[in-house]
Amino acid sequence: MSESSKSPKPLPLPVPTSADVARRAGVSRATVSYVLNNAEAVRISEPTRRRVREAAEELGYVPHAAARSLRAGHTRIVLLPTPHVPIGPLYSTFLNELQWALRRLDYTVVQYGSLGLSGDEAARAWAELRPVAVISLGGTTLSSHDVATLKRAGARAVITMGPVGVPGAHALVMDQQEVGARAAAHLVGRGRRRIGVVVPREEGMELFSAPRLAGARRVEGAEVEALPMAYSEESAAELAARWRGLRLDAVFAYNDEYAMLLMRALQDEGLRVPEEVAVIGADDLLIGRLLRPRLSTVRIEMPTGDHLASLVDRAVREPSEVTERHDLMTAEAVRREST
Amino acid sequence: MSESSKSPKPLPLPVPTSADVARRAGVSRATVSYVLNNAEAVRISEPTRRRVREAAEELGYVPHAAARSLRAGHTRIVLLPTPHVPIGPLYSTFLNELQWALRRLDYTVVQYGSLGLSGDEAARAWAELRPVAVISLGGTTLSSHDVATLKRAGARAVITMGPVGVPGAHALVMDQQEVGARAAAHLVGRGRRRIGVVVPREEGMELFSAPRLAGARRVEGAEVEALPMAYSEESAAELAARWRGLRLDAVFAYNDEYAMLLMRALQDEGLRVPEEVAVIGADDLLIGRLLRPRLSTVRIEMPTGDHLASLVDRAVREPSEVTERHDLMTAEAVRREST
DNA sequence: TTGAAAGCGGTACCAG
DNA sequence: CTGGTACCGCTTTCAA
Repeated sequence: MSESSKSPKPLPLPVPTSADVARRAGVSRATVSYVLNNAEAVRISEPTRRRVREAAEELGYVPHAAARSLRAGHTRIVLLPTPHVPIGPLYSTFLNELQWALRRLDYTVVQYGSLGLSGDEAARAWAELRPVAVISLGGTTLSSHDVATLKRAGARAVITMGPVGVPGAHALVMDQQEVGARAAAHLVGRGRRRIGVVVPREEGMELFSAPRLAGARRVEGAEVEALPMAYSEESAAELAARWRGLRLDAVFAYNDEYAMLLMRALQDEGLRVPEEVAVIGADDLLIGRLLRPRLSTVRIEMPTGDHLASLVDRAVREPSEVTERHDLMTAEAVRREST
Repeated sequence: MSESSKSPKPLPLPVPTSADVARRAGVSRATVSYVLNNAEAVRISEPTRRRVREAAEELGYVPHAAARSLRAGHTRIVLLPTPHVPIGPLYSTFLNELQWALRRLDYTVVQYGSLGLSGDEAARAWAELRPVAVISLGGTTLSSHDVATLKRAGARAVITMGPVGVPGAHALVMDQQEVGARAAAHLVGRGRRRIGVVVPREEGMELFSAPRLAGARRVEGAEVEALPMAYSEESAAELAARWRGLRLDAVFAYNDEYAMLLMRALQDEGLRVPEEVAVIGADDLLIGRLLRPRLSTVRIEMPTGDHLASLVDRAVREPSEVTERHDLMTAEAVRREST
């Protein structure tokens, strides 16, 4: 039997390469490359160009990214580690903006999950892709060792958005403390003193919740008490049931979702909002305006995707060794009816 | 000054390769490869193994994924096109499950956005990565041409989760029609006849909203009217203001978020829910239980991540040419107080 | 204007 | 048990 006979396996059909295109067009692989990349440095005759293009089209040729970047010595991959926790609409929208902006700068945005991996393993897995930049937003913290691994693998920019700066990384600080501080200050301004701060029981949120709590604590005139609570009706009801014993006159509930849950439970318990207890959330979700009373909140101004994208781009082109701190986030209390 | 003096450019430091490791350990590249991959076919002495491991550690060596897969002739990448619209918690959780399950099967999960790209461009961009499988969940539809492009680039499984089957793909049908049908049937069962169906004005949701509308239409005894509405208080208020003229006695509002928005607007307009108008949403969000009356909804049972992961795995190992239809989703109406 | 060939970083065959 | 080496697909000098 000759090589061209049917193989037993169904269709491990060969993926067309630039050599196939070259053969079909009757030119060399070099010419194929020139044509398909619109090389300026070299002039190729129009008829040849057409033949190459047609051949590529007919074969359904798509270049092999791995081979290309191997040869080039670098990629244009910007890696976004996927957060482990479900993300809210605020963050989700921001992420879309960011992707869009990066694409316009000709980067390839890749989200890479690391669910069952330890910090070190995750960093190695990311490094294998040789991303030119890594943007770690929320959920995942990068250790300075992780940052080193990534840089060694060629990452020109490592940006972290956690509450704390990481040595060696371009820290893009989202100061979550500010959120807690604004909430507490607002409550104090409304005459409240004994303030409960809801801390989610769910895993992976400490990164945000701890600074928010700390921020509330540092506000003058506020007596703060931490209140662990899970994102469920049962947990909220349980907390509400022992509310009167806590002797609090206000609560900052981590974010609007927890706030709504708790507020409802408090009302079901017969407590009047805001007379007996003021409630404030964070993130300014639309749904917060649907409850009665309308939920007061801390609105967070995210940096625009464009802004962050251009920051990345600059860092890639001119990787300065200094750790930079950028405060791109602002927070502001919005009073509605629950405080 | 020696070579170790400061170079003008900061640090375009070379990324360590397996050759560097080999040199440092005093062995060949082959040996490095054997050791680091725990090759069974070849026995390497323990001292050598140690020397190699140490050298790799000291250099912070991380293998180059592109080179590896180039040589291997295939990748273990499962590509998940990122949806263009913000995703809900339901989908978000499912996605995490799926990633986790795929990782356990030793696949590399990569989410790849395609925001500013046309369908064709997107398919090509994905194909460049040579993924072994593509799972398109919601938001993005694959044309049969896209599927062909991907298969030609070596994808052994292309799974789409849209409302319609795509030729050449393993269609994993999430029949959104069923959602609309369940909602309408529930309302008819509660004695309603003239049913409004809210259709989001936002881009990119037609893929889901159109089948949900169609599903409602096919229910016996229901007179259905489509109601375009944006996800904003203004749009909801505008719709509510002209409600009485519409002469509807019930509304299915696409999902719980739109339902809550509309229900609040209707109440503000002085309409009683459910006496004058029954309201039902979909997706069974927790927040739907916080409003009064509590929101009735259609609960959607997603397939488990494990299930889908093993489906992918089977398809990869044994790529059957037949287009399969799997109905992994079920929907069921949950009555609370708004209907 | 086009072609031949080197080489990017790994892997795996075959010798030694 | 270990080393030499061919090769994966693509880009890019250098020559013709």
